[in-house]
Amino acid sequence: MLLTDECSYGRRMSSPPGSPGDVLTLISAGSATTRSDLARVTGLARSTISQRVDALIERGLVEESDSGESTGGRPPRQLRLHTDEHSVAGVDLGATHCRVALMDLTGAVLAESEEPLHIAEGPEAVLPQVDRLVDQLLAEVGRPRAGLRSLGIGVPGPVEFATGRPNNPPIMPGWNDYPIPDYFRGPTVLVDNDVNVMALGEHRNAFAGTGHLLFVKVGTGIGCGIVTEGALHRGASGSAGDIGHIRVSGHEEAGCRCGNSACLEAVAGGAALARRLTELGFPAESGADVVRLVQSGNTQALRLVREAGRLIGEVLAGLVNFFNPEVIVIGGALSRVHEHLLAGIRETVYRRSLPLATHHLTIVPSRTGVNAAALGAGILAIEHYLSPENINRIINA
Amino acid sequence: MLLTDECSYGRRMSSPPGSPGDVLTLISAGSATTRSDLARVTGLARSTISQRVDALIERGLVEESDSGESTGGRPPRQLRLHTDEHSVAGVDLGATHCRVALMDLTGAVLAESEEPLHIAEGPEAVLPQVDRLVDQLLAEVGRPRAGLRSLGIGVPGPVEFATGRPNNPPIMPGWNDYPIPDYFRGPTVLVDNDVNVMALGEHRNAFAGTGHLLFVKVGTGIGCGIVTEGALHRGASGSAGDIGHIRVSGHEEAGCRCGNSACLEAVAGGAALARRLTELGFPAESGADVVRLVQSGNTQALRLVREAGRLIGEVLAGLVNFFNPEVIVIGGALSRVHEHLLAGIRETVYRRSLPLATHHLTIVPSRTGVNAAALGAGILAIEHYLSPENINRIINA
DNA sequence: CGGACTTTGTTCGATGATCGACGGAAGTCC
DNA sequence: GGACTTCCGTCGATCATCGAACAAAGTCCG
Repeated sequence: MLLTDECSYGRRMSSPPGSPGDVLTLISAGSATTRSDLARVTGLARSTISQRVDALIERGLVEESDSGESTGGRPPRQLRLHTDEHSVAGVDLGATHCRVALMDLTGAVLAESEEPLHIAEGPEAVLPQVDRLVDQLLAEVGRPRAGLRSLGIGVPGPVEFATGRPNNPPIMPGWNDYPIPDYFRGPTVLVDNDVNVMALGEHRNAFAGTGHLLFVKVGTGIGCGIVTEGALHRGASGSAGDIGHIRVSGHEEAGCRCGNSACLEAVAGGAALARRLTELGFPAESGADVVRLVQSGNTQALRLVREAGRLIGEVLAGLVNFFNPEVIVIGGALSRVHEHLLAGIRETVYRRSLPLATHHLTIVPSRTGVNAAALGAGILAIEHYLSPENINRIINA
Repeated sequence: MLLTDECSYGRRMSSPPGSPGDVLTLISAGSATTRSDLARVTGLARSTISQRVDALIERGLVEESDSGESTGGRPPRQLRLHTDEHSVAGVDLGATHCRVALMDLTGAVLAESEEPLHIAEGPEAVLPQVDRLVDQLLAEVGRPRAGLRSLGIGVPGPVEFATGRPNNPPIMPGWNDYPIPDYFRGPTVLVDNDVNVMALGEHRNAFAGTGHLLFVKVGTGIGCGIVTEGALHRGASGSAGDIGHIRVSGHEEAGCRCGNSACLEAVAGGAALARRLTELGFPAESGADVVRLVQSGNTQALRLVREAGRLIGEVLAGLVNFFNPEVIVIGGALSRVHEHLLAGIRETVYRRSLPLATHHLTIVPSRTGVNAAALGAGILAIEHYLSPENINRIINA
């Protein structure tokens, strides 16, 4: 038999979009903000919609706001997410910092804060700090801990998303296979790679209509988050997007911490640029120092950044041919000097990729800024909590 | 507002799998072959399932076969797709050939045939030949044209899948923007790139449980089909998978027909290998000649194929880091000498990719053979016709 | 060999979800 | 201020689904 059991891929179960969860999705997405809108969009009877909405209001998930504009008759009552009693938090765990954003279910940031820490001290030391930060933010805005529905965490290393366990993370000693969600009692905890959540945040925040997007983070290292059909692509073992160790031509001398040579990261990452600037007599330790040198007008730094852009562009040119994205977003510490970085990237991509693939391609700097990861982690949490399945579960409970 | 209208991505409408289309999907996939199975799997009442199945039988989509094994009680009546009255055809259009496979809805090949043609003569000349071949096959097995439900066509160039129009195909003069589906009256026509349908065929045929798969076709040129979450990834402009023009290091001298140099295809494609063998004094015109030389024990040809494998492996190593597939399948004309090609590919991929990405990666030769494209095109057609949405439409009509 | 038991599949009344018609509410337009 | 439009809740009718009961078709065992 050709069409075997597991082959039901690609043929999703059909569904007339009708359940309470679907209704809430439409409300939260803004696709339909009134009862009659919902009836039109879903095709359900107005009476049915009223009943669904009532259930959502009763559970405290939806609220009515003031009436909207009349179009010649009775003005419709606007519906929106009831945000007061639900909070989520997005956590951006870096090598030496932790940034937390407390958000409501619309994705609006209620409060945020950042604190230095050392992730290398291990989960037993770090996670209590995260927990405390979240509690501080909740206290700051006067919301109860019980209202925290979900927690999204971005960590600087590969993660098995389904279980929330880091998978041999190079810069997170002590975290391998540690079940991060188990530490937090109460809210559902989702853990993903930091670049993935940045990609998600950027997509939802600035490129929501885009089907296929790549988010490239150029910091100490170089990584990439992949959004396909609006969802994150994590790959077979959760390591997708690790473009920092793709080989670039003409740099065989550059050894990389991964054991190979000529890795993109080893020649165009922030650490590599800092090292080369130091060799040239301009002391620099990190990507931030490189940015500072560029901003102070150092021509060597500028040249190196532009050359790094070309090298990144060479790798991206191949990925554009392969993946055919609609948008590439450049983020990370070095994107602060994005004019120079982007110039090199664009130059190479448009020269080395196929015309068909670049025809509708745009390459832009990140619009989300320093809290992209925390925001993206929060969005991961929100979308989990507001997923139709989860809402239906809540309604039927 | 953060979560904008188009943001409903990634939150699919929820669905208790229950419609007649879903039931048929389960039957065709073999997930449930009896009424009680269906009740267990879907969670619906046995009476409801009986009603659904009756409707499907009445429409001629399902039939009962002889009873199955008893497990201590009344033996269940086996259900299966009613194949007699439905046919689909898969068409593999190449540069100089056309191969058609007539299939039933289970994917079983009823008849197939191949004929030389020149795609460069344009659609007005080629499509009548395709039509005639399909009719011949139908006559051969004694099935009426009216039973032909859907037609899948793989063409050697980029296609806008939604409309079935080729998009500036390099080797298909006269086909640009030609609406192929309009030519055929009656069956639904789906047109896709040939490598895409090969990837689909290989996935459904041999790797149905695999989530993320790459199919690499090494023939005159080099292309790649991408299967993600069981579905084809076509990219923003339908050109995804075009890896033949990714740059490889150390071959700046090799000019490519695309206008760039050092393209993978220009150094490792069948045409390039044939040219270099000719230069070495072993006349060869195509990939087939290269294969013949290798099989006859020519050491130069063998060396070149292995070296080509290394170059392909260099590109694939990057794509493995980026995409993190579970399986890479090597097909195309040159895969007939896959021992040598695979040796080079494996060697390079496992050396240049990250351990986490290669840990569960397998690289294998195609199991499907020469009619992979026709088979895959047929599967494309079948899955369209059997999609729950389409079946529900048929039932409700 | 025959009755107890098991599993399958159908029939049919009960149930519950959804619909559509109706009417009241709340605005605009002339 | 009345006609009109649109919005929204109510309520009986309708339709899909369910579950119990029953018939069918086998196994198991004394």
